[in-house]
Amino acid sequence: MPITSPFAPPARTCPDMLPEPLKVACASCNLRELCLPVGLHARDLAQLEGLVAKRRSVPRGEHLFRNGERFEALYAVRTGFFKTCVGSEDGRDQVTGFQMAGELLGLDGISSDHHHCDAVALEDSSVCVIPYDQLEDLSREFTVLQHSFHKIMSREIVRDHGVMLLLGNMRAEERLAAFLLNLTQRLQARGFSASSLVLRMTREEIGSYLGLKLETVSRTFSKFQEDGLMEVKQRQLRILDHEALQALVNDSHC
Amino acid sequence: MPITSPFAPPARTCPDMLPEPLKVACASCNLRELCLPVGLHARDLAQLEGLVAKRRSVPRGEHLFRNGERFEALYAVRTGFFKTCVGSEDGRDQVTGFQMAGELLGLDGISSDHHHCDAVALEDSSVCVIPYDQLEDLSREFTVLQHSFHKIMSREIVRDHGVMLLLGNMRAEERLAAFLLNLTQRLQARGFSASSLVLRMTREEIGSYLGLKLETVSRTFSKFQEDGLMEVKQRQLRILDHEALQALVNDSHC
DNA sequence: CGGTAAGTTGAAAAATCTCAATCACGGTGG
DNA sequence: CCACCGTGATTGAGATTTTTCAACTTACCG
Repeated sequence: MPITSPFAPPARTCPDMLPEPLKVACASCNLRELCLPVGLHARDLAQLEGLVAKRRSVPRGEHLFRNGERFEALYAVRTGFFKTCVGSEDGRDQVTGFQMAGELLGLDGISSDHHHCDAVALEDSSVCVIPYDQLEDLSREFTVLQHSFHKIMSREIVRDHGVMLLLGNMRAEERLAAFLLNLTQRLQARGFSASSLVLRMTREEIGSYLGLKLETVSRTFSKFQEDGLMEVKQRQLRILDHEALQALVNDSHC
Repeated sequence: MPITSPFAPPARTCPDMLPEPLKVACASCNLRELCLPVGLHARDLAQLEGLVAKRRSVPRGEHLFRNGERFEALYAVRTGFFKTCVGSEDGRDQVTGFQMAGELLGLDGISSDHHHCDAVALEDSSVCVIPYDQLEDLSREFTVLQHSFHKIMSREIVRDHGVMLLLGNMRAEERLAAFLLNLTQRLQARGFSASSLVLRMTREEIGSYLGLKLETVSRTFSKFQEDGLMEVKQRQLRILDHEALQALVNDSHC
């Protein structure tokens, strides 16, 4: 029995980088409740739609933006999947997050008017372009927008602290378990199965995010499979024992 | 020759928790350029001072706020030194940051109207209380304030990504070197020596921040001392070879 | 159908942790 | 004033986890 892909079919759009001047309709977007418009009334939404006037397609493997580039806009993922990574001068490279539909990219750029990380599409994707200066203007007018924008930034900070906890305190199995639970929870919030999924990232990218080598990630997947927690076949995943995964994250070290 | 403490004398204020209704004077505060008022003109500063009307003393070891408490205000450190830590349901505990004069505490609380971490004073400290709803009101009026607030949040995100890089990619020596360089750089920005300092936190707290056990931190300090990079005597530190520390952070893994 | 990138597995090496003993220092009370 | 106590720091030795290096398999793309 084939595992249902939350992202299948791979949504092969024509791989152009041209901005699509299509009118965005936040009001009818099914990401409304996950994205920037949370809490906005119908009349305010019309304003937001004026702001978010442009879309952009990003084919798999391409950059949405690069470290060092001038920061102009935030991006809301419409479809697809991204990773963000920071790198130091030497070759070090760290995946700082994976973003799916409804999530915002580029918040790090506000600090210095330049992006501080790379954003790369892990599958053919499209984003809504949110010019930042216009967002600031509009959020002075609409308290609700101002407030939800602040909440989104704050949520990113909270998320980052959770990752620090993971990187600082957990061992390999716990890290991978926490990662998978987070992933399935976000997929579920978007209407996908909580147990069947297709990983859009390589073992190396997972490892980079979790502070592990790719071999360790692979071994840990194998161990989870042996223990009957899940079925793993390359990037196809089926979670068999959610509770056991949860227990791994909670009960260790005690 | 005694090492000059950037924080000495320990500024023993009377250890009350009572809000001090003293008028704050951002305009004459020597943290002006590090704190929220960056970029504000004299006339706007007057407004900000209306906002930041209260101070609060936090004796060493006391909490400024706790995980789960209702979020009402941000806090700007005036004097002293704080740590923030997140903990999971089980006993796990992770220090997510150390804050010194001019730095903001509580940004994580915006996301859900509740604090997501504990803030603990590591020495007798005092903070300016910034009621959050008033900050939102005021930042709709003053574009400059709005913009610098966004920058501060974004900077926190960038900082967190840097910590992820550290936790995910670096070994013990590199982590400690990066930590010390960051610390001295921030002290220097506040007019203290870049080479002599007194650590306000225990080895365990450093270890928690860096994802290491306290023994590993201690051993690494000893190794740095043997290698002539610094003098370490309990919490008294004197950096002897800044460049070598920097090289440790940059040149490894290549 | 072949080449390449990604994934798996094993064995040995390295880093870090754990446990345990000891030392240093600041504060307290006799 | 000094001995004592408790917390924090140091150091050693052995255990554990993760990495490294290498060989091999699998899947996908043209």
